[in-house]
Amino acid sequence: MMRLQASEAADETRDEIVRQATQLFTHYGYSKTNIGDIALACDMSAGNLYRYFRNKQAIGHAVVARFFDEVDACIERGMDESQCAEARVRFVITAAVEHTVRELRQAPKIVELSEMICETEEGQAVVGEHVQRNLARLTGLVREGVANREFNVNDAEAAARAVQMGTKFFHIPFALAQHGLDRVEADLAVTLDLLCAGLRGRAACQPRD
Amino acid sequence: MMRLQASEAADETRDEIVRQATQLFTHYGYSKTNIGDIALACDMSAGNLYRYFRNKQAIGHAVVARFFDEVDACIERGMDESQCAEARVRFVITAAVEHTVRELRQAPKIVELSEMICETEEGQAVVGEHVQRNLARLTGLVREGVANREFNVNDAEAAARAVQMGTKFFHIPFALAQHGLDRVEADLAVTLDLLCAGLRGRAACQPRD
DNA sequence: ATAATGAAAAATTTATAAATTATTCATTAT
DNA sequence: ATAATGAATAATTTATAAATTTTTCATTAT
Repeated sequence: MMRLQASEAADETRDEIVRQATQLFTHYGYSKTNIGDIALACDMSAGNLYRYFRNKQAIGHAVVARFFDEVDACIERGMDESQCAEARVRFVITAAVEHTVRELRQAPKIVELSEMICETEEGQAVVGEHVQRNLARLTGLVREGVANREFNVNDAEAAARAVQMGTKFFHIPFALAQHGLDRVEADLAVTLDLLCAGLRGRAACQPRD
Repeated sequence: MMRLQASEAADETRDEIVRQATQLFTHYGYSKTNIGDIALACDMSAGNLYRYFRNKQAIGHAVVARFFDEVDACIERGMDESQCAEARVRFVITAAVEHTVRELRQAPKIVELSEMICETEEGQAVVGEHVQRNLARLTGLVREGVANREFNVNDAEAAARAVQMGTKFFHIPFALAQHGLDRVEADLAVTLDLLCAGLRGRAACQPRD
């Protein structure tokens, strides 16, 4: 198998492929979109796609990675450094979930893509990286909150992980769709209320016996 | 279609069917177990099963309902009324999750059953009832905690819902299996640490602007 | 060199027939 | 009456062939 292209121009082409694939996946679904369709939309032959992606799944992974990058960018953009740590923790989670919910509303077919992702090793790696980045961000925020006495937790990293686990349900497209998209925002709000109360509280994340 | 049997003896037969079906489903999986197998295990004809259950799915629903009943019984049995509300909240969640994890370890095939459940209206009703019962129990515990000044939340029902949503991830068999059963217990513990800290904290579940 | 093609091979999906399984029901037994 | 059967029918699954799609690669173009 030939090694993938790595030049400037190749990166541009790769981007275009991901853009076109995103359109087709959201419109027709992952399985109903074939390599030929993507190639056609990109004005190239099917074979040429393999100079940029190892296979069809890899395109799916790139589409999802791009979605995660958008969520991250949206969070970076919207993050208001002047706000208290709690507001920013809430924003980080809420923005990501709302982004996903919006996506699910206007393109329910992406559930299929997210299921493919779960089934592949590399797909899980893509998700894993995003989760990791998110945890790092949360940990930073919790540390800040602890530093300025807004939060009161012993182990900032554990508390951040707790926030992440306590909202993990809201990051699973399949679960959201089943729960009912309309209930998501309210349920996330009460959950964040309690988690944030925990971050502020005195005895949170004390070592257990 | 004939109406289902409703006598004493019929209930006994129904129980036996559910018991045998549970064995077969956990051993061979829901799809690989056929009505004939269940009937054979019960020493009756396939046709006769339909006097006790509307169809195969209904047997699956009953198996899951029974599992939930076991979890509930286990919780009732293990619940120590002398303990503080927090310990009991933790126990309610932890016992249920551990029950599920144990089940998943010794019978990974039940994931298939839980997926069938999600796909059927009646299956979701079975889950919904269990979730409802659980919420009621949590709400009662939170109220008790509030009453004896152990917890400090405005809206006990909202706080209970937050505990439920914040641990919902840990109740989804598919999600648990993917997350890795070995990580579940530790991750649930930190999550409960933070949620319980929230229950104890001063400003939890205040009305938002 | 890098980019792209199009035809060939491999893998997957769809269509269809055959076989199995789920479900109903007329009949028999208790 | 209630319980159960087993044969008949309906629905589903499996097996197989045909068609499509994915992937590779030798070749051409820039």
